Amino acid sequence: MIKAITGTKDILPAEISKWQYLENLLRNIFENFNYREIRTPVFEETALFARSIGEETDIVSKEMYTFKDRSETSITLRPENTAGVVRAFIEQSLGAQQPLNKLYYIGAMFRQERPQAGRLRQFHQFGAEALGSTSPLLDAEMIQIAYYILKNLGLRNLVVKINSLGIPEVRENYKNVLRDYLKDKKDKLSEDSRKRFDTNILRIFDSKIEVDQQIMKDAPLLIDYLDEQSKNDFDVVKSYLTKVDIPFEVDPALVRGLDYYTKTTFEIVSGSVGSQSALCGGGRYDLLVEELGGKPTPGVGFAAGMERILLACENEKSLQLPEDSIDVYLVRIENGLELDVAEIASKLRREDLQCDYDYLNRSVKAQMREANKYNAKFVVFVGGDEYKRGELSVKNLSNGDQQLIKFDDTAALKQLINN
RNA sequence: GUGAGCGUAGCUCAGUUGGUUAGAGCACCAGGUUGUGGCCCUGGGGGUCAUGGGUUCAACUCCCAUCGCUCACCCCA
Repeated sequence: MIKAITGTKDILPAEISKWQYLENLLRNIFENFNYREIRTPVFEETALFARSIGEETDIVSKEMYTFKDRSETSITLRPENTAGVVRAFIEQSLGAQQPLNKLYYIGAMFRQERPQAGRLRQFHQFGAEALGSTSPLLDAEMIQIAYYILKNLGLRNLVVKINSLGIPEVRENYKNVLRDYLKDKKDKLSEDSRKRFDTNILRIFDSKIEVDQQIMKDAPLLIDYLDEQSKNDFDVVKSYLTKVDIPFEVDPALVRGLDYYTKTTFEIVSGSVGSQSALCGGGRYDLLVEELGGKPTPGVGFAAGMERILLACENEKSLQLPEDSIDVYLVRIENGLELDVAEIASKLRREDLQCDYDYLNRSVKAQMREANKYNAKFVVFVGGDEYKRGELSVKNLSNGDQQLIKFDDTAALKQLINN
């Protein structure tokens, strides 16, 4: 038997309604904030990701689905969507048409990691990018949008974490400070962290290993070395969040794993989903557009993992989805009327009624059971004496009431059903 | 890439210290008198016990390998 690739999942009809619910909800909120949807290709030239996300990051160095196509071009399935959106922004000159572009997206992303709870190889993210302004109001707006979406899904167990990484000069300067601090303690660090000392020293803060945490506890913090502008912007972000009643924690150890971030970074974590607790993450990337060859354009954005969010909803039982149902199920009560049933069904469907009937030649009892299974509001019986008289029996399945209507009177039927 | 746990019907799981035709609930199908559902009752279909090897008179049960799944580490959404 051929099975789905490891780390991929079928989303079956039985669970599709929560996906659709989530998608409708987030579209609605994005539109309230005046974001427009953008759809970019699921694969791009490999160099795009290498240059934007960073050659040394885990994503690029070991998690990408990369292959050569028939013309020997190196292709990569997108591991995230900021790079693609920025590429499209530059290529399509979106910045020339208006100074600020507020964009959102929904789609599948791909990373080749070992699957676990809340982690798949093909997974889905929605997210937003605002390109063209350095205003910290947009940084805060990103957090607000993400937070609203999660709150509107009924999630409770949330923590918003924010930090600022400052401008690159500040960060470089701070790295030296950190290097000085760690110089004589380096030997005591874990092996991984010793490696990070050279590759990405900021990430030693992320370490969950006891000895590392002990050492980092007293380390100097980037946040104390911020330049004036970054500091002011960060203050604005905090004030805004306070004004709109979004609780947050400043987490100086929040160093995101993608190279392009500057200034504000944030993450929203849930206590309801197991070990992979980040439901969403994002931040500002004022240099990325330029690095990818566009005119210098500041940007800020976030991405959220849909599987993780739905997992949190599941665990908190926070979604109350309406039961699936259809308006009408047609029951054929004598043989030979198959085409008549089909004809009535197509009339009702044209009248915008959800309608179905039996295709398996089943007994009346079985058809009734089917109607019940589909949670049909009404059953229309086709056949018998009343049919010969040009009438149909219509039964309300919730209360059992039954009445006759004229065969051609779909308006009356519709009225009956909609009441 | 590393580690741990688990693979018996479509699903959730029973299956005695290895012992003869492998079970239950749910789901599915049919019926419970002429043309009417949900609840209930009766019956039915469906399993190479993940795969391959080994031990044994005998393996779903013990051993090994492979594959798959799950969770965790790393990192991230």
